[in-house]
Amino acid sequence: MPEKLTKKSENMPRWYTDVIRMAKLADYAPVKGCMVIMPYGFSLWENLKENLDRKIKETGHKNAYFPLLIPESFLRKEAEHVEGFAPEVAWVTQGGHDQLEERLAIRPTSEAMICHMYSKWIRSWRDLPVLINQWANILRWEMVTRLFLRTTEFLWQEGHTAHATYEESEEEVLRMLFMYRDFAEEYLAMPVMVGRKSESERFAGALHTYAIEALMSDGKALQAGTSHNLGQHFAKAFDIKFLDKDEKEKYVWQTSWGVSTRLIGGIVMMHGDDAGLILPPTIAPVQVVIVPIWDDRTKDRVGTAVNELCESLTKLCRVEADLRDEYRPGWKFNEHELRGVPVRIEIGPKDLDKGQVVLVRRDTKEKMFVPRGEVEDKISKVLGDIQRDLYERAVDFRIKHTYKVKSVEEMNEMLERERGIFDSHWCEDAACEAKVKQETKTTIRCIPFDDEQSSGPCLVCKKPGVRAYFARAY
RNA sequence: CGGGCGGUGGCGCAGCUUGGUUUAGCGCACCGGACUGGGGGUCCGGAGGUCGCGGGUUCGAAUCCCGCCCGCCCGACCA
Repeated sequence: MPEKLTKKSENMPRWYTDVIRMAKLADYAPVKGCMVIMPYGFSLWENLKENLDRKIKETGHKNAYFPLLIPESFLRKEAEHVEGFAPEVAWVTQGGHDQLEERLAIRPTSEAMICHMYSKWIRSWRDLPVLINQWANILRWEMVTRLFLRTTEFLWQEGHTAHATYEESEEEVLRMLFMYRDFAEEYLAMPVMVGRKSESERFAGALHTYAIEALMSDGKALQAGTSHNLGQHFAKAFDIKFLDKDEKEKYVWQTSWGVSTRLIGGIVMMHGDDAGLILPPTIAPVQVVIVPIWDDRTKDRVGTAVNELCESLTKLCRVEADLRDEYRPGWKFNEHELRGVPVRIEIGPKDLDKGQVVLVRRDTKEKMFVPRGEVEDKISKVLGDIQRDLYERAVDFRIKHTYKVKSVEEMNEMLERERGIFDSHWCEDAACEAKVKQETKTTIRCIPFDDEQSSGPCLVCKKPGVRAYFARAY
């Protein structure tokens, strides 16, 4: 564990791993690329999950659980899908002492297994739509790994739906995409760009892929969630057919969509500062921490006041009193800042005399003196303010770091001094996309939905193209 | 998977170049005690290490050689 936190402004990659370990979100496991999500990190994940799960259910989906192991033959059914995932699949080849007749893949995603089951379950138009989500762990054999952002095993949620028509499936794909956007913005205070992925970034086996993309504070983009229209590729490969109202047998139209523990990495990078994490109040494991300032003479008075306030606030928020006697107040301040607790309340003898508490915002470090009688009202307001301000600061940052460019040369010029999103146009030819990538190391993060600036000359070949956001990415 | 760097008490490091007076040190953390307590306190005492793992060279290896594992940074592939 590093002793002192590296400054975020000086060395972001180092800061990132330091802060995660020092804040006890996660630790390295003995197997390459694997991590232990520690109680504080897991609590953050649980809060995130609880809110997202509710939104998934509100849109009509039900949770289920499919197995971890997938027979090789299933994975092979959809040609592009196999090829896309081949380099990242881990295999079980032996059970007990015996070699298996057929290798079993540890799921890199569950399309194959779920499609197999859907082919058994779906017979009639009356069985549709099928709207299922699962929370699961996933294994992908990655070359380069980073805590939360890319680990060999990770946790996620994957929705898998089947519909009678393309129109319905497309409606579902977009519904979930915008649900992700709302979730990221409202709960994680994470503004995102929304759009379609280019052909080269499309999910293996999908018709097309949409994504939410967030700009991190080092100017690199992070794909934060994806929503795929699988078309009928998997339905044909797995023989998922239904008898429609017109008495004709048809293949279903499918979607899948997911977000993962990567979101935690995004929250860390997006909001944190030199002092450590800054967690959005909605999902922070601890929203308010109360630190007593006491000595032997004042311990009783202060302790009583702290406990009384803590109990009262429990009804309003996730609050903790830090009564540890072995640490001094200054030490605690630093620790809670490192861990990103949104609000700190200090209570000492001087405050008791004045009938107040000291309240400090983590994001701005603003210190407020609040009469004891007004603390309850103030807390709710301040937590809301922090949530809103984090979001607004991130939006401002994104606006300041979005650059309109008309050519690769112009982009490279900007890249010499700035990182961010390059707002340009692209003719949708893969050759031009590859050229941009080669010369700038940026990729198309997404093609936003139609707007007034949606067409213009391609930044490479100058032929008419669609609007596209480019950035270097995680 | 290439290129670079690293792995020595829990953490961060020194020692390695030039193998042996080093009984493997230092800082922080940890344990006991005292004084303390509004931004990472002070003093006293204490415990803790098969030097990443496995081979090899040697009278002798933390130190030299080979292989492997893990991490970090930079590139090609990906949530």
